[in-house]
Amino acid sequence: MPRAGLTADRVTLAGAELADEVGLDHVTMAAVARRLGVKDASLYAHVRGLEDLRGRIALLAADEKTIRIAEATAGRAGRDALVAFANAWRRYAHDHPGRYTATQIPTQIDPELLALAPGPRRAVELTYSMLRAYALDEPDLTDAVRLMRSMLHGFVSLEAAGGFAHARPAEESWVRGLDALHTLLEHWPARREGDPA
Amino acid sequence: MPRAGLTADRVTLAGAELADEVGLDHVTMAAVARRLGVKDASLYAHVRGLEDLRGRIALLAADEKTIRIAEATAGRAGRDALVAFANAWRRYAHDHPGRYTATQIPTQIDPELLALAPGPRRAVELTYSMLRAYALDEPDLTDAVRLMRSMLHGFVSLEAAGGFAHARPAEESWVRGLDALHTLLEHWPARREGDPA
DNA sequence: GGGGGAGCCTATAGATCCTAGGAAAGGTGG
DNA sequence: CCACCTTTCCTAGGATCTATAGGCTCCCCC
Repeated sequence: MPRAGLTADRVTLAGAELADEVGLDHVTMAAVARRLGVKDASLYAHVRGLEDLRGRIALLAADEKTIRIAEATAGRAGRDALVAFANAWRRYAHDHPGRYTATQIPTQIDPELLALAPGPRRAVELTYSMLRAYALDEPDLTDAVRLMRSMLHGFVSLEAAGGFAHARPAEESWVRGLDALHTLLEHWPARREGDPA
Repeated sequence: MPRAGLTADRVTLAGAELADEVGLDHVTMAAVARRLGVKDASLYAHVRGLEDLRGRIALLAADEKTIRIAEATAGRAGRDALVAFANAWRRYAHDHPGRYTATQIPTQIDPELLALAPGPRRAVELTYSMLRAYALDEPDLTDAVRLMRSMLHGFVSLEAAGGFAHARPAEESWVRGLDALHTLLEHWPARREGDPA
């Protein structure tokens, strides 16, 4: 009997594809095994279990998303870079909804696996280096990075959940939101009295 | 044998409590039944199934969150109202993590049930009426509402997923983020050429 | 070509979702 | 006060899923 050529990466990829097609929480060991033409017990040789698989999908998604953002922002600066960054983020979420939702799992990903994945760390670096163009000093820079990530993730997440239904097209609010974000970063407010240092 | 006194609302509440304790995706029909001292088959008389239960938990959470926000913002205006609104949102997410994640499900909630729940509609009204203090005209007002919701949800969501680990306390970034949001709303940028109407 | 390890299998146990049909509790009308 | 009927909850059971244990066979490497 010919071997299916399984691998942790191939199992993860099959799970990711399935997640995009039917939603992350319909990704099951049995379904992934069916898609690979294999019995479900065979998967456990490559992946610790369902939790582990979901964590691996999340890391795959983080890596892919980071790569897209890096490509989109390469050679750009300032406002152009910001828009390219944000659009790449949103487009990834649209293209891979299942993978994207995997990145939201508050689950404790296998730390050893996480240490190997370049995506998350690289994403932080990209964000910081892009925002450095706005001449913010710490700790404002960190706060701005977090604000931007919150806004992008929040928008994409609400959009996917149907939070912007039956009204002005989400696309237009997105464009205007990026305007607003850019303006905000250029005029980041000084600390008010009573604010944390 | 004494009756347990089940009801769709009681089942939903038990599910919500369980979600806060063990996480939304460990909320199972069997677990809810155990908590209520009942066999799992009994639940199906009150709730259509697991999907339906999750939708009901989401609506419960939306209602509760809206009530908290309404109470927090009552009698306040401008910056005070904004901060109270945001803090009530975040505090609800902290107090009820399982319920809060239920609100994120892109799931199609039973439309008939959704029509009865006052929470989601009321939340939109509250947000609009609060932001009206910033003198924005449509469509900017809608865009601002969406930006604010994105930022609040995104921050809370990333925070819960451990996205702000090992660095500046999330609390401080939150306070500064609200400063920034307030400033942004007061100086909402005009449309640039090429922006959507 | 002959180990030996890896890859995939069968078999099995336990948990879950959900349906079908039955028994009993509690209100209602005579 | 009793019979009825609706509602509530139960037992029984099928289908699907996660996960483990152990066996067979393919394929690489010496």
